[in-house]
Amino acid sequence: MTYASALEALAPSTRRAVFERLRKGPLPASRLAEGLSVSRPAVSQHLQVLKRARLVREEARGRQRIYSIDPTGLEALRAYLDTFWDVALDRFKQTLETSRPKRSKSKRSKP
Amino acid sequence: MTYASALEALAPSTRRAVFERLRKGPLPASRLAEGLSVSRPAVSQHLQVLKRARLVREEARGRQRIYSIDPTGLEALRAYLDTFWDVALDRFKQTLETSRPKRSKSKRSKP
DNA sequence: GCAACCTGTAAGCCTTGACTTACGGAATGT
DNA sequence: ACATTCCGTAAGTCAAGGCTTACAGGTTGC
Repeated sequence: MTYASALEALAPSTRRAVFERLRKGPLPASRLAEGLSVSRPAVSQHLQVLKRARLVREEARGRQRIYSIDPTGLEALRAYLDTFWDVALDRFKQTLETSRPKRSKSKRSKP
Repeated sequence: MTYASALEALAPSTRRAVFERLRKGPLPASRLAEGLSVSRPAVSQHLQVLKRARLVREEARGRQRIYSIDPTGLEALRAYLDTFWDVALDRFKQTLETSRPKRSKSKRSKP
């Protein structure tokens, strides 16, 4: 059920901006707030939500806490999307067959 | 930028319930509203949001409209998640070799 | 111990959006 | 034509949550 909190966490644009900023690598909270148009406490609150959703991890480093991307939440999201993916492809293929008869035999492999 | 609307569309739980109901296959709007605890117009509004996010498609079938999963939004979400995936694994691997504090600034290039 | 720094938390405001009821509109059946 | 069915849209209500300012907790250095 981690995918639910992960989806809710990535929905707001500014919180997503905080998360996307971690693509460049781990950063302390103050540095994360620099480029954004919101206050530093707002970024802290967003980081708590992201942490609860297992999307970021915090590491105490002296008097500053460094945040980095946590693969756990991403993996939960990917697994959730996969549950729709094969169904969507199946229905899509079925739609193609109804419009015009065509043959295709592509099978999707799971990692 | 379709991933943004897709994430915002899948954040609310009841709208996600509507979307998950389509895993069983295409359904008209009235059937989608049956199992849920919200009114039928609410489901209609959710379907419009999902349609705008390219997560569902509607097909007029007489006086009823049948909804099915659209792979377009799912593909946009998967591509968005992939942009974090390699970074997360990179940092995770770096954390594992925490035997000595390395301060290497790695630059990633994008095609 | 004291001060400066980096940060999370509290309380409150205020906008966003999810939901309901009521209505309009197109397709099918008699 | 008329009624019925199936559905989207409008208007309005109300709670959820994003944001700010102010405050509290630790850590480093003098």
